[in-house]
Amino acid sequence: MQKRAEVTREKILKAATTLFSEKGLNGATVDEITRTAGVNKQRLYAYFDSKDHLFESVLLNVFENVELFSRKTLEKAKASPERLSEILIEGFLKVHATHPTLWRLLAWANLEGPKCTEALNHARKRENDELRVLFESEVKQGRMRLVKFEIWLFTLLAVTCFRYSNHLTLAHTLGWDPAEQDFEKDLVQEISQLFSVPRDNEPNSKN
Amino acid sequence: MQKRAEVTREKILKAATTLFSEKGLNGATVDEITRTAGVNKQRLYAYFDSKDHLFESVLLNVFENVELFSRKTLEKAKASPERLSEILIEGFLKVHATHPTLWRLLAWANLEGPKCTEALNHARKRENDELRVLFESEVKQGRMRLVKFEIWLFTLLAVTCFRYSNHLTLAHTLGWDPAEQDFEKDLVQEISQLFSVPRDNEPNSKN
Amino acid sequence: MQKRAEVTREKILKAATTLFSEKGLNGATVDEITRTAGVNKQRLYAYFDSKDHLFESVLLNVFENVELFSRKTLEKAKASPERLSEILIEGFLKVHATHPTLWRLLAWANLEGPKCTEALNHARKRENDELRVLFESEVKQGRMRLVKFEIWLFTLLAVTCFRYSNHLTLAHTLGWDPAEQDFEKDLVQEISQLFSVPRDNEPNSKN
Amino acid sequence: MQKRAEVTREKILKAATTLFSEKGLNGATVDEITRTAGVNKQRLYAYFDSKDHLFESVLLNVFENVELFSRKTLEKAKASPERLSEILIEGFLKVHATHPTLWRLLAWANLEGPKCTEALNHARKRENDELRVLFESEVKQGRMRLVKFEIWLFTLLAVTCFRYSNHLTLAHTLGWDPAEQDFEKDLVQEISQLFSVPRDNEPNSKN
DNA sequence: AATGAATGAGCCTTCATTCAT
DNA sequence: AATGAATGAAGGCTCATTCAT
Repeated sequence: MQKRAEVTREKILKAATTLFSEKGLNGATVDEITRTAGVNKQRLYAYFDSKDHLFESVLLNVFENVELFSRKTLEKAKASPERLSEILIEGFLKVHATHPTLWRLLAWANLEGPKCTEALNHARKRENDELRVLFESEVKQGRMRLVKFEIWLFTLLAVTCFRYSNHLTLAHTLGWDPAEQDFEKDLVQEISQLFSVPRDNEPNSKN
Repeated sequence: MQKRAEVTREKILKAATTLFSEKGLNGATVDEITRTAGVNKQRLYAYFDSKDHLFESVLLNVFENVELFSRKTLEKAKASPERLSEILIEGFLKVHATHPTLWRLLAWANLEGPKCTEALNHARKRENDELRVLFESEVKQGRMRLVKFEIWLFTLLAVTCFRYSNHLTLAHTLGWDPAEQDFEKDLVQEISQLFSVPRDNEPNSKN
Repeated sequence: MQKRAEVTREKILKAATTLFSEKGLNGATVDEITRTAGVNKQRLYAYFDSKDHLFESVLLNVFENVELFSRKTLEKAKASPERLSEILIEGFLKVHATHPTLWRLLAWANLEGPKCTEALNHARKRENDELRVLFESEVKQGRMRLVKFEIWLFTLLAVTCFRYSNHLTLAHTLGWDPAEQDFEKDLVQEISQLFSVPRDNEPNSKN
Repeated sequence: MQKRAEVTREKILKAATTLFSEKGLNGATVDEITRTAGVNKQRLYAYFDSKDHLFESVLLNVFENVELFSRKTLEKAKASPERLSEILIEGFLKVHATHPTLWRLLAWANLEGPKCTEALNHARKRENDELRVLFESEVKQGRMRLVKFEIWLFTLLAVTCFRYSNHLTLAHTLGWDPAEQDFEKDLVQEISQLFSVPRDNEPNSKN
């Protein structure tokens, strides 16, 4: 592939990421994507075969680039293992803040069903092995509660993603908008606290 | 409104709920909705003005009918307050299992943005006041950890909804499909455990 | 179906007949057909499902309306059975002259293959039973040569249709344009003569 | 032109012949032709200027290569002149069987009109002069009926081509599929018989 | 109240052709 | 000579919506 083509391909992928994230597979149109990318419509089909396939490509691309478990976060966690949960939650929240397309693409993908997500299965996985080691060491040392690794990770992923993905409806159900600064702070503190083994000075453990 | 009209309206609403849930605002078509409802297309416009407005109506309708905090669950919680978290998680999971349209509609609505969700604000209500009382009583009695009510509720809502809404992508990230029977059981147990004050016989507290 | 709809449907069918005949299934466009018909494009799909199906409908319609073996021709043949072949050839030629879309549609259909023609199988057939009786009576009376009915009919259909369908290439191969007046006259005379039993005064039978 | 170029040109011509025959001028695409030929698309334009012109070239090429009146057939006819018609019909049928693209290309060309066929005029030739001599000798000797050469040739061309070109629609009109083995045999026998002067032992001539 | 008929804008996709390497 | 990249104009089909009965 010539360099010119590579540039064009990239332009399409970028525009598609934005627009699919914003409007979904159905809502984003091929015309709009190519117009935004500033390329000829036909190029989309030359490089991605179909709109559906482009959506899959966007998904794969975002998954590869987003680095949910970034090196930086892992380093930080190794340095202060006693703050493992806290660091991870903060890391996930930051990923969502930095990549506002992520939760939306995830949501669209889950809604559109296996048609769109099975491409992910062929992609990388188990990037969290390193994390598991850290986690289990903490548990063994009695600094964290005895919880299954997957449940722990699931919970952290859930609360951080949910904060974004259900922002609008939560404000109503909860009576407190998760987008507010305070909410996020409390979330980090209290959730990470949950997984730690309570020390004697924790208020409730006195009673 | 005549009774005949009421029946027709209801038929449309029902079909729309199913189809919007399945395919979203964009994916479901007016033709399909009315065809499924067995009703003339024009009736949709007579009763709901537009497709967008019908979507809002579906949302409101589901929110009113779903009973996230059902009387039955509340009664159960009152009867066994020490199992408050557990009962609630089980209740939420059951709601999702019984109303498979719920998480999808929530997801579509959050994605489509305020355009679709502001109608919910007019329906706002504090159906969780009763729950708050229960919760705070437990905390005060030292049976639950000192966590903000909203964070607690948010977490329960998050994990139960997330289990469904991100089912497809989670299986990949987590290496464990949340749809499996075991996962759900563990989820209920371990999450509710988190919020309880650890007793002496809890494994990790021994160390 | 309301009368208004019937009119619209008819307009589409008429325009489609002309344009499919002229340019074929691929060459005629939906836009052009509906523009020519002066109707909304969507109506085509409402009444004919798809372009392909419209083509089939056109074919069926033409076959039903064309009357290859018209009553008039049959009456004439009954009145002068000794001129059976001649009358039939003239009849076929006239059909082609009157329905210039016929041979073209037949040609397109045969080229497009079974996809387009199998609809014909469900249509009428064996309208030629009456003709067979006439033919066999002539043969039995020794006024016509002993030829299989199907071969006879096939030949008449072939020469009359071929004259039109291969007009352009024949002029080149034959060195005589079949569209010329004289050619057609000779064709009628000589072909019909072929099937008749030669009488003594026929030139060649003298030798 | 370099040898390499000649090879490329030939590959295009071959692929185009197959595909134009199969799908016609409109149905075959430049992309498919070049892909089938294993050649870059631009080469087509370098050697044939346009799709239309390529179609013409295919037509001319087929006409030149097909040898409707092959030397072998002519030799055979000279050897057994009393079987002239029979040999010719068999020859034509064999040509169609051997060159299945022929009748289709002829049909497309006639349908597309002079635009495509006028190139043939420049290639005009009288390859049938030799045949005319044979024919007229037979007539003069009283072994064949007194028919115009062109009408005779036209009939033979018509029935043999029509058998293929209207195969699909004929099966329906005739109630006998011309593709069947028996039909073809009868066709050869009976048509050639028609042109011969009936002998005394022919059934019908007895009456 | 209910329904069939109609509309115009827009959707995804593909085409024949030309440009740049 | 050969190829990959690019283009703009359709092409078939569907949509949300309105009109007429």
